[in-house]
Formats: sequence, structure tokens, C-alpha cells
Amino acid sequence: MMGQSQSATGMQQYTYAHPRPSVTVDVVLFTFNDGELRTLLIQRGGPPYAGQWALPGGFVRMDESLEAAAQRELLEETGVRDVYLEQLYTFGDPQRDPRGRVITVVYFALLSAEQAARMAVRGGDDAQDARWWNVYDLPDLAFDHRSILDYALQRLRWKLEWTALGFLLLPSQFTLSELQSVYETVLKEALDKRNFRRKILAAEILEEGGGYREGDHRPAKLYHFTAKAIELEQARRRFP
Amino acid sequence: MMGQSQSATGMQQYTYAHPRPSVTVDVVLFTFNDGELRTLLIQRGGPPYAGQWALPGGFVRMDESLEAAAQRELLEETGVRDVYLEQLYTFGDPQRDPRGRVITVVYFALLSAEQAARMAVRGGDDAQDARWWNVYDLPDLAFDHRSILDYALQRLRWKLEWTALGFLLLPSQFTLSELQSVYETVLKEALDKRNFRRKILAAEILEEGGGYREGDHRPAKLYHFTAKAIELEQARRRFP
DNA sequence: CCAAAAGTGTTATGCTTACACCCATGC
DNA sequence: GCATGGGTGTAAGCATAACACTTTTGG
Repeated sequence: MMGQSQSATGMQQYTYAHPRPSVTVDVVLFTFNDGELRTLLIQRGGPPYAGQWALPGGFVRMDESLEAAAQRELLEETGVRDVYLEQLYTFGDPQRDPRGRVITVVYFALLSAEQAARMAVRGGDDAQDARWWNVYDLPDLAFDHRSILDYALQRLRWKLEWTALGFLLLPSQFTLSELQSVYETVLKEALDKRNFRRKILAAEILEEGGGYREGDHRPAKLYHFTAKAIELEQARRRFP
Repeated sequence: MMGQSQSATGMQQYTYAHPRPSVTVDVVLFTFNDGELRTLLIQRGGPPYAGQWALPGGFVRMDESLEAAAQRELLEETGVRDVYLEQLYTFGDPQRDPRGRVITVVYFALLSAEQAARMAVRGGDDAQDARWWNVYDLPDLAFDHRSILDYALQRLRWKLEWTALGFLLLPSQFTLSELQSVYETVLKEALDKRNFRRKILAAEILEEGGGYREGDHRPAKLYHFTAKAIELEQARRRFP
């Protein structure tokens, strides 16, 4: 079914009886900073789409699971680990990559502000540069990455509409106004302050941290989410 | 990046600089009949797992999209077309197939009773036999297909919990009691008849067909779903 | 006339929404 | 003392849940 050989040049070759697609994982990273919902893009160094921006990602190795590949790419390209990660969708249009058939399994990651800040954003193999972009003000993207990002944004909306997982995009300590701002930015609608607070607190996933956010005005109570918040929110049986 | 050659035997060979996984699509089909929720399985003809039951599926061709591959497999293995189909999840554990690395993109199909009955269930290439199974009374399954099926069933529950798409599992004309029975079987809980009827009718996706289901007792009104029912239900923004 | 499934309304409860004012701080 | 964002309660409307009896048919 498969052969593996050394060619005259010493290069390994992999031979199969049937053609096979390449399989990659791409990761859509979201975080929230300075009142903006942001996503991480890398600038491509070589063709195709040289100089254009694209989602971080790479090839799946033969001995790693898809989720492990996503985690590895994340670590390699950004230095970040331990993020909230879930499978988003698999895109496999035959024309989506001009180099040939490439099927990509896309993951979806929510990063706290600290994780996003701590990131060593390094230009990797074929990456020239990397930076965070406001999702509502994006450059042209390589491949079909624009529609992937749109789909991810839709999923993020669904998630926030039916769970309280928005806190994953904030620093570990945050105020309720900051959390509300996440929801308003993502959902693109204004929310009632009192109703928002009542609802979030009723979910019983937040605790007061004791501290206050000092600022220009009246200090705001800091909250953090409880250990069981994530499973609790997922168990509320909104979609995966 | 890739080579394609004829070997001495005339067999085509495909050679790549890096190893590549195989990619398959599998399809979980659901329908409802005789008061049972059923799924279609095929019996494997050869190893591995010879004689065991498995999900219908096969390799993705190089020139077809993933959804097209799912549709083609469905047509080839069951003769069914025009079904409600959505991508479920991609499973890629390196150990899931003893023959090597196989990543499978799984689709999820809901068939009307007519589609299920009309099916020419034929033993295909490596398929010995095919039949419908009660999802609550399954044989041992090949590969990781048991956990795939469990996941699909979970998704079906979510769908029915938040949409009225249950009618897709019934014949084109059905009674409200039959529809309620679908929901009760899938969700594994008894529902209140009056509340169920009110809720379903309030969704405005069903119309009276004019006819009646004659039976042992009082005849029941037949309903069918309207053309816009599917998009309407999906637009209610429950998950994809 | 009896068995079996079809069909039908009302009430109580909880959740969601709408809405306006005082409070604490920095400058 | 004023500008700014932080913080709080209540009433109305709406959807959900609980609940029992009458109707129609076949045998």
C-alpha cells in the first residue's frame, strides 16, 4: 500500500498506490485587547500569496493527533500553550490551495489577554511576520482564510450567545464592564448593564477577586472565573 | 513537490517528499421507522475487522470536495441522493486505523422514511452486506466507529432539542404523534402532548396535508413540512 | 359499548426585558 | 464640583410547564 525509499540524492520519498491530499491544521486565535476583538495572522514569506496574511498553521505529522498538531503549531508559531482549543470545521475544496489538494482541519482558540501578550510572535519557517489584527479591520487574506475566519467569528458569536465563555478572552482578573464589552464587541449589539450583570452572576462561574481595577474613575470590582466554569458552561449544553 | 509515475507493472504510483495520511469520509445516516431510531451500517468483507459492522464511507478523490465525496459515497453505497447532510467532525487519531494514518471527515445525514426504504442497499467494494440497526442495540463496530456514532447521536439530540428538524426522519406525511415519538425516542424522555403540539405548530413550519392516517383508532391528521422549514429552522440560530 | 389513540385550554411559575438614578473616584 | 464610569431594583410581558377530559374510530 505504501513504500518509503531513499532516492539517489539521499532525499526520502513516500510512494503510494493512490494519490493523497496533504492535510494541514490551521488555528484561528481570538483575544480581546484595548476594546478590540483581535485575531492573530502571519505574513507569508514565499509563494503562493507571498506577503499576504494568513492563519497560523502547518502540516499534520504522521504520528500526532489533529488536536496535538494544532497545539504544536500554536506553540511553534507563537510560544503559547494551554489554550482553550476546539475543532471548528474541515475545509476541503479541491481548489482552495493552488499548489494542490490540501485539506485543512481548522481549530478555534480563545486566549486570555496575558497569553496573547506573553506570545513570542516569531516569524517561523515560511512566516515573515506575525501580528494581531482587529477582526473588523482585516487585510486581504491568503487562500480561503477569509471565509474560514468569517466562519470562526460566527461560531464565536454562537458560543457567546449561549455560554458565558467570553471571559476566556480577557485577562485572568477582569471587571464586569470589561466582560460586557467583550460581549458587545463580539455580538455587535448593546446590552443592558443590569441584565447583563444579573445573568452572568446567576451563572455562578465568577468570583470576586477581592481587588479593584483602579482607574480614572470609581474603581471597579475585579472578578475571575472559577475552576469549574469551563466545564460548567459547556455542560449547559449549548453546542460543543 | 509531487511525482506521478508508471512502475514496471504498469501500476500508477504517487510519490511525495513528505508522508501523507489517507483521507476518508464516513457518513452517519439516521432515520426513524417502526418506532425505532435507526442507523445504516455495512458489514466489512475483508480485513481489518472483517465481518464487523462499520459506517459507510470511503476515500476522498483528489478532485471532489468533502461534501461531494460524502454525497458520492452515499449514492454509491445506498443509492440515495438529496439528503440533509452536514459535516459532523473530523477524527484523526494516529491509531484509529491499523493499516496506517487515516483521517476521516464524518458527515451526518437525516433520511426520510421513504428515502431509507427506497435505498438499494448493496454490498459495494469491500462491503459484504448492509442493513439498518436500532441505534440503541448495535453490534460491535469496526475502528473507532462506535465513538463516532455516539458523537453523532449526541449531535442529533442537540439538533432536536433546539430545532424542529425531527420531521426529516419521518415520511413526507406524518402525524403529530409520530413526530412526538421521534423526539421522545431521540431525547429519551417523555414529552407532554399538548405542549409539544403547541410548540411545533407555533414554529410555523408544518402544514396540514388534508389527509388522515387511518388506523385502528381515531384517524390522525397528516402534516408535512413547508419548503422554507429547513432554512427557517437553521436560521433560528441553534448551532450549525 | 369498550379500548385506544387523537385532540384540545387554562393556570401558575420563572425568565427575560425595559428602564433611571445614586455612588465613588480623579482631576 | 464636575465628569466619568461603577453599581443597583422593580414591574410587565412572555414563554414554559403542569395538568385531565372529550372525541373519534375499529372491533
